[in-house]
Amino acid sequence: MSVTATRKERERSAREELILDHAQRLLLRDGYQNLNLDELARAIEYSKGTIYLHFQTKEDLTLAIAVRALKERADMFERAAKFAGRTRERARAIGFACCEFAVCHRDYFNIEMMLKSASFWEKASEDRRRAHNVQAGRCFRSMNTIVQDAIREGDLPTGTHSEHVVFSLIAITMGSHIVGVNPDIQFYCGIENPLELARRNQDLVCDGWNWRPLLNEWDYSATDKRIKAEIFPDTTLLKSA
Amino acid sequence: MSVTATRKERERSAREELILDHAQRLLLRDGYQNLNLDELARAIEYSKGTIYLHFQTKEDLTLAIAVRALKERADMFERAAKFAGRTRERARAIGFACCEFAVCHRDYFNIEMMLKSASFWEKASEDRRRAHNVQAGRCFRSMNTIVQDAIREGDLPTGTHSEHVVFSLIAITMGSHIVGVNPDIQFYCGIENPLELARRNQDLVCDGWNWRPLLNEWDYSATDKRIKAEIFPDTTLLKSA
DNA sequence: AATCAATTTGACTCCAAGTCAATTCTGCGT
DNA sequence: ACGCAGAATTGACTTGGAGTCAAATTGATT
Repeated sequence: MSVTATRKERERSAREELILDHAQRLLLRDGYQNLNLDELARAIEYSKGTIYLHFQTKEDLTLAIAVRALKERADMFERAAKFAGRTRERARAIGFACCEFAVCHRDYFNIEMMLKSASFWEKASEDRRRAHNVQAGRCFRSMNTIVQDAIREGDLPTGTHSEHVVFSLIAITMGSHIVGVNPDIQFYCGIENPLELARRNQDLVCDGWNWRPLLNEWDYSATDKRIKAEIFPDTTLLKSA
Repeated sequence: MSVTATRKERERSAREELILDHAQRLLLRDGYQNLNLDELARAIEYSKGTIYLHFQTKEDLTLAIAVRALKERADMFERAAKFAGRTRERARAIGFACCEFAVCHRDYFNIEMMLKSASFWEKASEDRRRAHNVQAGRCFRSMNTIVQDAIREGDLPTGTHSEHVVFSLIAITMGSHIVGVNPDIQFYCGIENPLELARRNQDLVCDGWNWRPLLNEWDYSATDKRIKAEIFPDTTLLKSA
């Protein structure tokens, strides 16, 4: 009885993953507007009704995709936060994680953008919203802890508000990713590798906050090599690191 | 005949403005998904068919709203760029314009976000897309010219790529606006006034680029007062300026 | 007043999200 | 092995809104 129950549960979450896998693929290919649940049903070889046994609405499904990616992101952040080194080096490891994540989930920021619109958010289920908040909180805390350490250890000026530092880093990172993908801007600004610029912008902001050691006071290319080797050994991207 | 023709033309564009006014209102109230063209038709007291005489699709209509706002933005940028002062002061005037604009068009960045999704962009008309590019180009050039002046005049280090500076400023500004509106982040980061932070972040980036005079080398609050008085005399917002 | 072109309309088509009565499956008792 | 009850699954159906187009209306011209 309880044996059967747990097996059922496992099968259920396996199917949920299957749905999410295909939905993510179609979403990346067609965008949210053109994501067709009849087609999704055909792809997963279950009926449309079954999809609705897992997700309240199309918005709920989309949010679920975002949550799954965000969880992965939070995992990477927490791994990166463990990097042994000075506070700014640890922050750099998270910046690295963020770019690594952006490469694996090229569509993530677009989905995240849609969550801004209220009508979207309110059509998702309560549970799913809470799950999103949990993962977002983990990401925030990973970074905030490092900034607080930096203030305590004197790498950032006393009296600095840690949350403001985190805010500016989130803003420059989000902004770089979103703007960097825009073909117009790529043309106007002559951009080839948006990710590289995202990381350089993070350096700008850190220098702006006077986060020691500044860019020209430390050999961060050595740090990058260590991050790559110790935290993300199986990465082939970001050749500069 | 030609008299009639121009009158017709005027009436036509007056009606287009009417449609855009109401569409913008409904868009702000309900979001794109819930924007209903039957309701819009009722609001403007014309039939739905008439709307489609002006706009190819719902996406085209939405893009038209964005273009109209963007044109206003470009106008403000060009006005701000004329500010008499050192290069960084002029850049600051544009930052000011940007915040001013964000206040008047709280929904603009959300619309702009939707343009990122390819499916949206390709459903708008060719003409409308071109119009958007024109206005975006004006905004870019306003800023880029100032940065080039700064490099020439030695306020920015020689060898700095002006487009990279512009990119970072666009990124931090967009990012700040988007992230600052997010209730989660507001909660986590303890944010009351997102606009103030957006401007502070712009300062961080400028300092990061070593744009002279740095924040602590100049009395920018005096600059702010002048900008307010000379460029935006009819503004009541941004009390700190 | 009659005619014709231009403009405007709203009933209609079509597509896709979401529902739910009917069907199929599954595990258990006899 | 068989049959039954309830759980799981289905896909035809409803609904709502974007986009269309034949018909109605308007307005200019003779």
